[in-house]
Amino acid sequence: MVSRVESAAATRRALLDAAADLLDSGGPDAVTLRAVGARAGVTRGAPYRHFPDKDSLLTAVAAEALDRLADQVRDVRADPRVPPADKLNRALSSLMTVGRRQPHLYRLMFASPAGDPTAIRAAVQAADRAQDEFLAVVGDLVGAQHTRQFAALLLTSVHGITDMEVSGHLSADKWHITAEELVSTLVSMIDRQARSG
Amino acid sequence: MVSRVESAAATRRALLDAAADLLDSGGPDAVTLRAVGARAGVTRGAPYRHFPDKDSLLTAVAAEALDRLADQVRDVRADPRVPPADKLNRALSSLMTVGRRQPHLYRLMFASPAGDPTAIRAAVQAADRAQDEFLAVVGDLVGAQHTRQFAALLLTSVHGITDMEVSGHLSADKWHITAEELVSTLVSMIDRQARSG
DNA sequence: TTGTTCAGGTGACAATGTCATCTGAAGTGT
DNA sequence: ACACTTCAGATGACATTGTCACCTGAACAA
Repeated sequence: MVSRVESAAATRRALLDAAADLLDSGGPDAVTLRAVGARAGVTRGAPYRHFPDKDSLLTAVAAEALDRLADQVRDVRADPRVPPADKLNRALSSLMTVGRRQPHLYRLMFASPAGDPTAIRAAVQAADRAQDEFLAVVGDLVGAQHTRQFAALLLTSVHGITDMEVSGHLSADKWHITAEELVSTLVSMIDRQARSG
Repeated sequence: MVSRVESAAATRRALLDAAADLLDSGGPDAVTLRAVGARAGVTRGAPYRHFPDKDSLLTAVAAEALDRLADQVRDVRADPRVPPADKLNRALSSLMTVGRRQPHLYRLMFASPAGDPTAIRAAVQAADRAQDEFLAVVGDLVGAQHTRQFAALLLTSVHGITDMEVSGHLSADKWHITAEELVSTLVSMIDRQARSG
């Protein structure tokens, strides 16, 4: 902790964690640079030594979350204890779980990345990797023929289900159906389609 | 225009239009109360005579957009010139078109409504009505049995497709498929499912 | 030991949301 | 016709925020 680069790296990490924590607990409005700095043990101006501006900091938070998601999906795919038939559901669940446990972070992950071009590139790459992992999971299940088509449909649909549930637009009163039921309906439809077509 | 209530109503309308215009052209950051006031021909403080706070103004903008969407879907459903087989696609298209032509407005429509409880209620009601119109369109096509299930799946999925396209997360390079193709794949899958099951 | 680099602190500034207060004209009662 | 009330909008003010220029002290290199 005496080294300057170590100390700087620790501060950067603390800033990212502080921003993510504040986002989770208080929503986007709670994420002020002053609050982030205070929670990270530094003052207002310090974040500017590590990020060009606020948007870039938030985009970096999103990129890390997308990277964690990609890791989770990769782990599910590689885990031999998970039955192959469960892998897709598990992968989709890890996406929905982010939405439910960290709704504000979820919105950030699927927003258009903003800020510094470097930060944007990192977020796009992380999102790309997450999508690739999903693609691989789907590829393990269906023939190479329609892998992309089915994977894209699954990913976009489950995102839509999650997003509307998170924002409260998926009223249980009206639809009489849960997000889980929607996902499993979709999966079984695609499954049937993949076998027949 | 001499009457006081008429003048006030005109100002309120101008404020809503100004906020929507600014949102379209410059994104959420461009929507400041000062800019809204200026575009509506009044000054900073005037909006507070018509809306409790900024969030309520934005929520009112979202509510109006949701109402327009509901109207469009209702019109498609009622229009005898539209072949029944096209009605669902037309209804879904009207949703996707909002996303493409007014991405910032689209995000606002599907965000959690904020601000004054009255404004929130209006937005929730408008969203409810839009969903009911979609439900009716789907109900015209499939038996009453799984109407809700299919309608919910269509609505959430098409929202997810639109949202990811709008935010740039649906890379054509990676997926080799357009949003339209995804929607038509989904519709034909549901169609097949409805006939068989 | 001396000079350099750089993480972080500090003061300042413009923009913004919000409110209290003021003003003038539209509306109302007599 | 006149005085009184109401209220849309203007104005001044304030706290908060993102951002930057500048300063400081300690970790490094020479």
